[in-house]
Amino acid sequence: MQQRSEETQAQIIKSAIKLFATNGYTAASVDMICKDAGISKGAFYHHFESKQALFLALLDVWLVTIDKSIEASRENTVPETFLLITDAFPYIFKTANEGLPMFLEFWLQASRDEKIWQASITPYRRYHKYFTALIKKGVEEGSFVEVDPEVASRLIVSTAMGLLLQSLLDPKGAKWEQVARESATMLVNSLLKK
Amino acid sequence: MQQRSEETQAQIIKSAIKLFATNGYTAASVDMICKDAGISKGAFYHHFESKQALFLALLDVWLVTIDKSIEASRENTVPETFLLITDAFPYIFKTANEGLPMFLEFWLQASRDEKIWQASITPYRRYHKYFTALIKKGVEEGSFVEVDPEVASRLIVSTAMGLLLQSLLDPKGAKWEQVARESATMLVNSLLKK
DNA sequence: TAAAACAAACCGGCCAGTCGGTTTTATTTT
DNA sequence: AAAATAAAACCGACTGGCCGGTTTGTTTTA
Repeated sequence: MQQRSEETQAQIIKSAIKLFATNGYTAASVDMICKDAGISKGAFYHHFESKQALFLALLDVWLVTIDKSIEASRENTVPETFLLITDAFPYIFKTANEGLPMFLEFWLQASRDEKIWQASITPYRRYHKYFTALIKKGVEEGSFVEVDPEVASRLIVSTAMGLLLQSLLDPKGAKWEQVARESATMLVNSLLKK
Repeated sequence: MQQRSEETQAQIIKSAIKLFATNGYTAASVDMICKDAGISKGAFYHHFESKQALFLALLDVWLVTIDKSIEASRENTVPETFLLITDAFPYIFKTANEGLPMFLEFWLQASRDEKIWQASITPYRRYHKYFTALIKKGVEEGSFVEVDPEVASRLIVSTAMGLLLQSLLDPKGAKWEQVARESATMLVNSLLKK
């Protein structure tokens, strides 16, 4: 009464991530997801109230993943944290092709759907605050030059997002991993006190 | 035999931009576009072969606009060009809310549709080359420090895109115009030779 | 054996695209 | 200048198919 249920739910989520990313939220139909997951519509609507509810659940999965990786780097000093992020680039770019279209999908839906927007914007602002605090700490520690932490945070997040998006659009257009690493170096160099 | 035809076509494009941006490519139906444009479906399919063909035509309009603004800044020196772009920020952010969702839509469709991808990637690579050449010139002129123009170009484009996207998601979350200006200053400062 | 989990047929509505017919416009003929 | 013709522009009802969601009935599991 539990095991099978959990497996089914996990399978639905797995298929949904795949199909939303491939076809987009609108184009990926519930029928498609059911077929891919190897279950019936009855099972689907037993686990999720609606297509939108499934989408929101996916957002939750995504956010939990991010929270975990942030939690994992809490113990380090500020420059160490940035170094850790840089080191994670190969992994990030390897998984970007799967996760990123889904992320873009969240974005687009959020800009149109009030409910999804609310669910997206709260954690987004939380991450921004965390990053801002991190940079502020770095400035106070004396390892960073005197920058506006607010602005620097937006700048870094923007760059990361932009690089990922460009790599999504044109995966073979550049050695993205290397570009990202060098970009990060340039950015950090302009932040670090010499 | 011409005037009315042109007006109709222009009206279709105008409505399409509006509705694709608001509702997305899939959700914006041909019926909706026809109704908004005040024409019939027959007229629509007289002017455009398919929904996708209309989308491609929209992409063309967008690209022509970009080409024009690039052409307009051809005469200047490299630092001047960057300054010009910075000066354009208020205008860019003002128009971003209309144009940006449409841009995102292009992106998403391009990552899924081979034909649309082909139509997007060619001009994209052209812009990248232009920007790279610009920075290279700046380095050779001696106004920029010795950076890899390829990387710097990606970095700048990434930042611009990331900022615009963030402003799209959370328009009231920050003073984006100011953030963009300060980010640009930070970036250019790390590029300019002192 | 009762509740949870699932299957499958089913529904109203909307979708992109078609098609036969009508109106508008430009050109040619008278 | 008017009439005739041809072609482009347009209309809107219609189609087949798919969509999200419901319902009804069956299997699985605690």
